Amino acid sequence: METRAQLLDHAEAFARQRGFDGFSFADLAVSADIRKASVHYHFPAKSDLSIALIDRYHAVFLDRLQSIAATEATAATRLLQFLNLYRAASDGGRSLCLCVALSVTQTALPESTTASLAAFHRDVTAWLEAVFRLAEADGSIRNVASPRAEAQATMAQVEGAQIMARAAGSAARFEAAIATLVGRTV
Amino acid sequence: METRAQLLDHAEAFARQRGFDGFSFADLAVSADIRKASVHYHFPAKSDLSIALIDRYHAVFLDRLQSIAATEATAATRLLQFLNLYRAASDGGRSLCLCVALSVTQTALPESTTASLAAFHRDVTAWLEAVFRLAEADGSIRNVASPRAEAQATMAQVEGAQIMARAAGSAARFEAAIATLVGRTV
DNA sequence: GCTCCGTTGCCTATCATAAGGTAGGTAGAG
DNA sequence: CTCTACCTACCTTATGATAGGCAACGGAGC
Repeated sequence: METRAQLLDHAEAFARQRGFDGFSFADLAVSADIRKASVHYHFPAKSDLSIALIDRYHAVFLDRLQSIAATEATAATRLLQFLNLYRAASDGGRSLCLCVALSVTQTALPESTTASLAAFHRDVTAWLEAVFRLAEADGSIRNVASPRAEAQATMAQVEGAQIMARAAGSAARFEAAIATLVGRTV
Repeated sequence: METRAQLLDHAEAFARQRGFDGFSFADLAVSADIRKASVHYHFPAKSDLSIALIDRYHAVFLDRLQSIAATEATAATRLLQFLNLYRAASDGGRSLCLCVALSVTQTALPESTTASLAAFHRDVTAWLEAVFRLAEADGSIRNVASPRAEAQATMAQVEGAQIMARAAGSAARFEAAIATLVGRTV
């Protein structure tokens, strides 16, 4: 019960830092101080791991988004909190959103994982679209033309910002890449 | 001479579709109809391959940017041509910019590769910054606040758009994610 | 023109290690 | 006495990499 969650934690960290092909069952075993066969007990195949990984990530992330919507009243503060989530995920260029990392490896993953990847983007983009719709009403974000288009653009921008921060190995690069978004909040 | 370029072609395609860990020397050998040891003749270690790959990509990409600047007179048309480059690289979600793909794997690559990755982003962003500075003069792109910030944001947006197109497996997603950019051109 | 010799580009064969995965067993808890 | 969560031991295949050989080409010297 607890070991499984721990394995997922380690696997997530590995995948986000090195990519899904960048770690092995042996790596996982070492980091959890367990034998390789025991890792296979929890996740028979690596594809099972990929599915569990993304499902948990998806659920946790959506929870956080809901909690932001429940706490923050304006579109601007919701957007800033959203950026905080991606800033934290970037970890100064050391890490990436799991979905960004898995997208690259995609072809090696089972069908259901790629479907989950698409679902994650769909759900997060939908949440963002609601934020931009709220912005049209409360005016806390400047120049909102189409909430739908803004949501897709924002999603792309924060994921790209993670890539850039990683390439440069610096948190500053992430900030620079999202500055235009921050600058639009009132 | 020719085989080497061919190997680079195949390796680039593999890396951009499956990630750098997603193909082996054996895969390369098969696709070039050559023996595995012969691939090692051209690229002793996989790290040599990664370096050759990114150096070539960097050079070719910069050439294309220069050619755009030489051909297109306005900031708007330069930006649209730039987007064309990334649209083509995305290939309907089947592929990614090499640098995006390598950024994920980064930790497993030699130091010099990560430096090249940063250099690529620096050069492309600098080119974009010049485009947005031109836009301030010719007015062909709306609402340009800071050329520097716009360049970094645009870079992130197109790279993120590739990730989204890939996750969704659709070219439409790429278009949706860059629509806000296209919409700003006059 | 012909031999000599190095270089190029490929080959076969081989290796050590790492990878994903399986078989079968065992200690402890309920 | 069964189920959970782990173990040891093992297997197969893939992977990155090396050693050593061989045919073809090309220039240098006679």
